[in-house]
Amino acid sequence: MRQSKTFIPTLKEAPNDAVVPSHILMLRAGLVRMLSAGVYSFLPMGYKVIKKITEVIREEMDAIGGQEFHLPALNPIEIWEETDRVKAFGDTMFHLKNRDYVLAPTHEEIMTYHARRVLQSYKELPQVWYQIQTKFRNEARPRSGVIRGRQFLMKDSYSFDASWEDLDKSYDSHAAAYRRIFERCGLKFFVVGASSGAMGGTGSEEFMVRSAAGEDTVAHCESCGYAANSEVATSVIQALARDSESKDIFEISTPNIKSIDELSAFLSINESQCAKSRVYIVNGKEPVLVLMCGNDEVNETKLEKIFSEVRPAHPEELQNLTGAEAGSIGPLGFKGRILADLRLKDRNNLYSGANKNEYHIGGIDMVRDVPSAELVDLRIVQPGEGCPNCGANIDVFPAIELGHIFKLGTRYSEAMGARFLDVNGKDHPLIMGSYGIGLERVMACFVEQNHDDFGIIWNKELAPMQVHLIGLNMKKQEIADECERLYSELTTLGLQVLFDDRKDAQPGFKMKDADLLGIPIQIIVGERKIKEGLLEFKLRTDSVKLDVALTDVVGKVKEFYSV
RNA sequence: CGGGGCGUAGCGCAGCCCGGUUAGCGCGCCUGCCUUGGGAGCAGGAGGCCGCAGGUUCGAAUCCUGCCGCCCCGACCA
Repeated sequence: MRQSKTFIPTLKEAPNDAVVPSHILMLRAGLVRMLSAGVYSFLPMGYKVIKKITEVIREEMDAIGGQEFHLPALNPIEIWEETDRVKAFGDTMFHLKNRDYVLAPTHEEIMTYHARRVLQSYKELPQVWYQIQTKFRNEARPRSGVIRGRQFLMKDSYSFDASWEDLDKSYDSHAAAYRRIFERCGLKFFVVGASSGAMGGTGSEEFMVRSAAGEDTVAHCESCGYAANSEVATSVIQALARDSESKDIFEISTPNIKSIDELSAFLSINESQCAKSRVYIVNGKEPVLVLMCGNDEVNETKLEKIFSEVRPAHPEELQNLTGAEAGSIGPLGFKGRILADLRLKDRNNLYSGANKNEYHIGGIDMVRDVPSAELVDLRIVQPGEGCPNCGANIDVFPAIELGHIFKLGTRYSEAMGARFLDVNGKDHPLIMGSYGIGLERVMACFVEQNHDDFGIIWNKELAPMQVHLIGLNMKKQEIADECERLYSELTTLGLQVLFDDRKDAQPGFKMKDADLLGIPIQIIVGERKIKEGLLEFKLRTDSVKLDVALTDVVGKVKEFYSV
């Protein structure tokens, strides 16, 4: 491609709206432009990268027996009502105004719809069906450029098996394919145990990339590799011993004391001697009091595993249930189920709210005074706590979710009546898995991890083009001639060459552009070297310009790309 | 959806508080000359519904009201 005739609108300055590095660089390098919040157009160079990612994914999906589909994004709403997911998605699903259609945010229903019409016998199983296609989600707040969009590309696949053992195989082969895909895409990633959330199902893992722009929080152990989404992460933390002597309970006036910090300061005690109370309404009606040690935060995802639906109680509800406001609630006299975090097991001489405004109670003994408390792990893991596997210090940081794999089981096949006959002629629901990869996130995460002050540093797999041939002064005949010769030779070999043949651009301009765009190999043809029969060969990864004889450069490119 | 910020040329910004000639600056763009090893120089030029609508005023980019858009924090996130 001749750069003089290619649309690559690079920017010297970063647009004001872009904040994260990948967003800034994708705009500056002329890869993407925004159309509307969370809706992006891919320009020629950016789309080439998307196509490279697509190729990698296709190869690896085909290698595990995946069959590529292309399903419609425009779906009749009735299909989504079969699984009650119109309600589950709520406002996140786009609805059309002038017909009863929705824009698909994912495709479990549509794949299951086809499966139930086609798959009838165990002999036809397993099946792995996938597609690379546009998804629509009406995100309340799109952000970080292409990382969280309202329209995005997803590779989604679905497995249909006759047994749970076979589902494990389909799931494991996806997990392995995902590792190969992300490795080939040059990403430093890790896999975490995750919550299957509203997707339902029995098991799930996420493929994550550490990034300040991430929206998930993960706990990760450097030494043994334990990793989990903080929604489900656990940790070991030094157990707090029971005092040898239990005091009797006593009431204390605590005017204006609301938080644990204020309470521990007021009483000159350690925060871990306080039991914090939070009241939740579960399954729409039942009040549950959750007791946490000191300032420990409640992990609501863990609560949701116990009760399917959980929300904090409103202030009026608190008043009705306990007779007190949020800062003065405690377990004694609470009418309802009480859950306590494991850290409070067997503790005594604790302080908590008195269920009377401006009063707290001391001398609480969990064994003696709150015998009904169910002890469960409910904490949000904090950095520095012990890894549940090896005990080393655990790290907690933000990350971007690149891919997510789920063992769905029979949730969708049951709801939609997608059944097959086993060897005995007995019918069963298909056992399903679903597996997704966000293509834009692969691209953005790569840029997040592979850039320097000058621009993007593509690897061989994802680079929009393979070679950047730069003629420094195209008005000089000998430079133009040499560039043309090289361009023709390299393209004849089947290499993708971007040829900067612009006549007016200054050398510095061209080199800045090349570094921004980040094609792996730069071949720089300039007056200074050509007189000696040389040109410069630069790898974007190391920035070293190597003098190479005109006659040797094609060989070096062939070697680099193994062609 | 709550909180905050911003909206002036393709991009980055000034002007607004305190209303008043023809709305400026840098980069980019066009023409010509010149220049060619890290985003050159000179000269000339084009490009604005000052986000939109309404209001106040003799007069609004500037003051007031409403709306829209974008960004950030939070909530949400299959």
